[in-house]
Amino acid sequence: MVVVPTERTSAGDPIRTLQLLWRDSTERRRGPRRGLSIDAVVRVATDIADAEGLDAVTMRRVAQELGVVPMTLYTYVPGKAELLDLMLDAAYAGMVHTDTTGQPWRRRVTALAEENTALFDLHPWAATISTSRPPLGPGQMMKYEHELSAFDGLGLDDVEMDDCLTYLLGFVQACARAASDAHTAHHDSAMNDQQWWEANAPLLARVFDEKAYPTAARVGAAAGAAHGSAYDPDHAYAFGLRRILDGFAGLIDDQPDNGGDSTRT
Amino acid sequence: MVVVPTERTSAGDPIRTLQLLWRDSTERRRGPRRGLSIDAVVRVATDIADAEGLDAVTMRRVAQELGVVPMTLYTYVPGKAELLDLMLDAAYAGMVHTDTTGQPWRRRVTALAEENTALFDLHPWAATISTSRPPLGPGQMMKYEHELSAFDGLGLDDVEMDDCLTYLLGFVQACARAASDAHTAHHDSAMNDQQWWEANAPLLARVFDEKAYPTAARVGAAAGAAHGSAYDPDHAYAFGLRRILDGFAGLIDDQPDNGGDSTRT
DNA sequence: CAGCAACATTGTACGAGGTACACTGTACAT
DNA sequence: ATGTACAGTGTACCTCGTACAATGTTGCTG
Repeated sequence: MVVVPTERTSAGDPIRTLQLLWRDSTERRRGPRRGLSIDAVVRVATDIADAEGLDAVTMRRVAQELGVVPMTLYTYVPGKAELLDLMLDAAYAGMVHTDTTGQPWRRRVTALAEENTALFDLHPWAATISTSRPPLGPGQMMKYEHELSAFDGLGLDDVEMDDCLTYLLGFVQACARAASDAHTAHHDSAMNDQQWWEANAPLLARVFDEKAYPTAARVGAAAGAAHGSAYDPDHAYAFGLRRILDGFAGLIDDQPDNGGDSTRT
Repeated sequence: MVVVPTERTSAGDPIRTLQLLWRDSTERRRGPRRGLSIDAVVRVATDIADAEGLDAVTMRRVAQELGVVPMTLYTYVPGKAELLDLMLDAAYAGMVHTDTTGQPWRRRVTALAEENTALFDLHPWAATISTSRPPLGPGQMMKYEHELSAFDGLGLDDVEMDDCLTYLLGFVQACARAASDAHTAHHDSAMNDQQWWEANAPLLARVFDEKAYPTAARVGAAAGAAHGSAYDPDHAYAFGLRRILDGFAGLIDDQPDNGGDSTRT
């Protein structure tokens, strides 16, 4: 097994982290001039993560890329935890928010899902970071404001708006995480899905009793055949998004002045 | 930031892993008798993970608990990756599967969700393991067979059955992961949600411009007040499950002989 | 302008974790 | 009886985050 470190945000000193996120620095620097900047550190770390995954982001590696010694980074960032917070908030800040004001709610929700999918496309590592305490930075704020507003005016109360958004984002992140996992598995096992199945098939055929698991055998075969692999991220996303929209419909379309579900695809 | 290692299943030699999962050992042992057993190793590792989280499961720790030296474990298990595979499959095998044959589909699906929630309640670490290539062991097979059969006879085709199940399980796992993350965050930051907010509030008030983020401010406050915290796992689960059932309804209730959605709660 | 204090940067080093490797001893098959 | 396969052990290597102390630089204060 390969250990893929899953990091967590906001594990450092909260106040210090907030100051960093909002670049709230009191500009009274007395010592030597700084050779780098927080943004440079965050940018380089993000580039590494984008290209080689979060594992590749080590303090040593980031430092090397910047031409300094590892410990130098600690004058810019209290620790790796805060660096990840900064990376994530910067990634949020870089998202393209499409304006869907006035459009049917299904299209608005779909746009949100797509924006987040695009984020995870650009920064797959972002999906693997746990955000139970999100980085309360400017990027996160803009994102939250934008995304909530997509649910505004649909007759939902405030708590429901948050619920819907959380539910949607959880789905997109779960999809992205699965896709990212599948990609990593594929990459560092030097074995694609087909090879993996072919390697497993003979022994599996011996120990697996088709009579004991009739439904599993039938459905597993059908699903595998349908998308040439055990897991098809795109298919799971498309299926899930349709379920989500239908799931929201009961909450939204019952409301007056949302025009029914005539926008259903 | 605290690094919580997120492990991955099935990263070792697939054939060897399968043999271990199915306990497919050719019994020709010539040397000294073994002092332990695979099951003992798996059991101890699971106990540690249950009690202290997946981080606490190190080869050294497991060995110590068993009264042997770390390297001894490697005669039972090729590596840590395979140990986690075995732990996960054993956890699956230990699940209680309630028989809901003949019951309305909403109840059947709800039962599935509850069974999996119970799994993650018992073994929170299980939610944090990525299973893009699931351990193809007996526990997983039984689980898959049981869970698929809940979707059987509802008029879904084979691929749809798999889609629905994958979607449902993804949701429950995402919830459990979020809950587990929240719990870890709470635990090892020595700071509960309220303290965290109180620590952040003053600075946040200074940098956060309510006028710039009106919806975020309003909804965030409402959501926070509704469930005394930024994130309420139980609430998110309940909300999400209702959405899932409504989302499935379009797929299932349109079919004949499912009795409409009279079972809707 | 001198000198001090704050700060940036660096080198060294520790501890945790997975596991490779060589060695010792045991028990079964011949 | 003996050799071989295998269980268990001790040592050691590598990677990673980061603590600590030393060195050098800058700007503020007198």
